[in-house]
Formats: sequence, structure tokens, C-alpha cells
Amino acid sequence: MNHGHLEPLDRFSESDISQLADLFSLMGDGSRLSIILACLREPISVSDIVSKVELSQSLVSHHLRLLRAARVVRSERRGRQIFYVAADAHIRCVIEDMLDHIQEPDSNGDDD
Amino acid sequence: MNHGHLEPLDRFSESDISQLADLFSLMGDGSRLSIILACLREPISVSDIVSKVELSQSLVSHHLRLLRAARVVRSERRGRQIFYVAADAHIRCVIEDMLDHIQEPDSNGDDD
DNA sequence: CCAATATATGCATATGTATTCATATATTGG
DNA sequence: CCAATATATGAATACATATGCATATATTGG
Repeated sequence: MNHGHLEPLDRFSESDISQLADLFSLMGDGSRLSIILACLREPISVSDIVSKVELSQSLVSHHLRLLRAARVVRSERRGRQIFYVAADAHIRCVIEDMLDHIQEPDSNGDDD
Repeated sequence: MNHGHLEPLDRFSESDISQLADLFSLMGDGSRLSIILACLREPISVSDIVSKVELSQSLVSHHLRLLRAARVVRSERRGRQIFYVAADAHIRCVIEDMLDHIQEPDSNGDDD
């Protein structure tokens, strides 16, 4: 039910892996992650994002397009401004989990 | 308490953002993500990873080095083989959350 | 100690992509 | 309709990095 391929990994289809990688890749750029974080709590306008993250308007817009296309953020027009917000709670969850990982004490890093 | 910088984002330090982005970036490559998934449940030897993910031994090793350096995986020698496993539960959590995000029904993607 | 197996590493390269600059589109107010 | 504001887009470029190839290191068995 894939397209005739064997699935090389446990229970993840190649499509799953590809979609996951795309999403992580989007979050894997510092500028883009800053933008995501700025949109994490509540909708925020593009111009407010620009001043908050201190990136050029053009760059923010380029990144927002990618983030929106991948449904990491959603957009909504209010008058002459466009507000962006994190698409759903999962995005917040992922970030919180990863923060926990960072703060994890170092049990056993490179012991050989 | 950062290094004299203002923190441009809500409550995330620049160091947080940088560490998060590095981790997401590591997970944002398809080959590397496949390797992580292969190590997700239980320790697995490098050679078994190679046959499971169908990448060259060299490439797997290159990626494992990055993943281990970032503490995404841990390693342990058993005889002549080296086993790798996901570093902690947070890594598993992040992936599950992201899978949930992918499977989320499309509420409101690009409506303007 | 030698051969065989298992893993790691250095270098070179092709490919991807983050960023900038200039400009285009859209919305509002007068 | 015109000017001003807000956002998006296209092209060019500089830079990062995934990958392959060759080879090095480490471990085990005889």
C-alpha cells in the first residue's frame, strides 16, 4: 500500500519520514524557529514578527511562506495586516519536548 | 544573564533557540531521521542500521557521529559491534507529536 | 601477529538553501 | 484615483552540507 516498495523502517512509511523530515527541517533553521516561537502563543502580525525577531521584512515573509505551506503556522487577515499563529498544539508540544531534552542532565553521552 | 543581550523572543534565550534549531536540523534530514527511527525502540548495531535504512556504511557512520555529538543517540560497545539507541524519551516524544501533527485534519491552511 | 570484521574519518564535490536587494501586489484613507 | 502602509515575490549569490570514495582505526579469532 505504499507504492510497491518495502518499508525499510519499523512502522514508518517513506511518506511519513519524508513529511517528518520536511517539518523538522523547517524548524531547524534559527531564523525560522525564532519566527515560529514568536507565533507560538497568540496571533501576531508580520510587522510585529519583524521587529520581534530582528530580521528583514523580506526574509520573514519568505520564511512565513514556507511555514504556512507546511502548515506549521496559519494566517488570518485583519484589516491591512496579516496575523500568523502556530498551526496547532502539536507544534508547541514538539518544542516543549525538545526543550526538555536540552535541559536533560547528561547521563551518558560518549562513553567509549 | 545572557551576555548582555536583550532576549528578542518571549522567554527563549538565544542559546535555547540555537540548541533547538541544531537538534531540529539534525532531524530534518531524511537519511538521518531514518537512522534515528531505526534506533528509536532499542539499541541496534551500526551494521544493522546500514541494512535497515539502506544507506552506505560510510554515510550512516557520518550521520551517527553528528547524532551522538548532539546527544540525539547514545552508543555502547558490545564486543566488536557498537550499538546506538535514542538518547531519551523526549526524542521519541518529539517524533510522536510531529506524527500527530501530520495526521491532523486540515482545519484552516491557507484561507486568504 | 595476521587476517577478517566492524566502525570511523578526511577530503572532494555537487546540491540545496538562507539571505539580500529590488520590486510587485494588496489594502486603507483622503 | 493617489499616496501610504503592509506584505509578498523573483532573481542572484554566498554558504552550508549530504554524500561518495578511499582509507584508517579498532576488535576478535586462530
